[in-house]
Amino acid sequence: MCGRLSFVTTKEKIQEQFGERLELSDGPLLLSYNIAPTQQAYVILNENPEVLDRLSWGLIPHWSKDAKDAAKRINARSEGIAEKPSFRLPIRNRRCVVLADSFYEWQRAGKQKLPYRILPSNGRLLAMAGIWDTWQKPDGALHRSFAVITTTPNLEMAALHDRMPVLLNSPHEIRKWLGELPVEAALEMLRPAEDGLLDLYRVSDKVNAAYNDGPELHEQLPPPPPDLFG
DNA sequence: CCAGACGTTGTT
DNA sequence: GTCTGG
DNA sequence: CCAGACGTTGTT
DNA sequence: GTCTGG
Repeated sequence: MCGRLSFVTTKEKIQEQFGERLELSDGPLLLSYNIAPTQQAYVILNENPEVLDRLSWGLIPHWSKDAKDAAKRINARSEGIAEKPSFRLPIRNRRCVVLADSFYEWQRAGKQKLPYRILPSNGRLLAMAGIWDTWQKPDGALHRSFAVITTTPNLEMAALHDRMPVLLNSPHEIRKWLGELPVEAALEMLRPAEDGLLDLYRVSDKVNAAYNDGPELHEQLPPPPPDLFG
């Protein structure tokens, strides 16, 4: 669940939703209709919440001996997150918010996998709860990476999957998530979104290949025909 | 003591 | 089937 | 998440 | 870094 994102927006929209004071880098935003694990995405770190940062998707713990397992930690289940070796320190000290205009989900129908796009029905950006860590590469350079926290689905997501990303749905929730917080209070925030906040529709299976990246990935397809053979 | 894992999803 | 790369 | 590789030797 | 298994 939540293994592919899109980030198609404007600086104006970001600052309208996350605050005029949020610092954006000079130059154009790096937009993408298809952000896959191991690629970089825009995040706000608790360590420096005044800046919109970019980190690699797939958390590599600071003690990791190599970076090959990054794609194994693209998500962190909220259940047990405070005890898992890879996540117990990040959930306490290294929380972040992952920005996206939508994410993709593949619905399994028999042996088919049909991709859907999921986005807020109010037209705003998604703010997903995440954790991050740093890892020192063999050459000494620092690699910063993140994972998206997941939980059980709300009403509309349950039609597609049994998991969904944890969403932060107000400036208050975002400030709280990025602030100093006892771990118990952080865990209490890891609940499914309220029902009715998300729209979803089927999209082209061009999204399957991570090298495809264009507006056609956001075009709406009709719902699939009923599967007569179950 | 040292060696090896450390994750999620979905499917069987 | 399982791992790596995007 | 899905797509694509999954091997060695030797040569460019 | 920390826990589990041998």
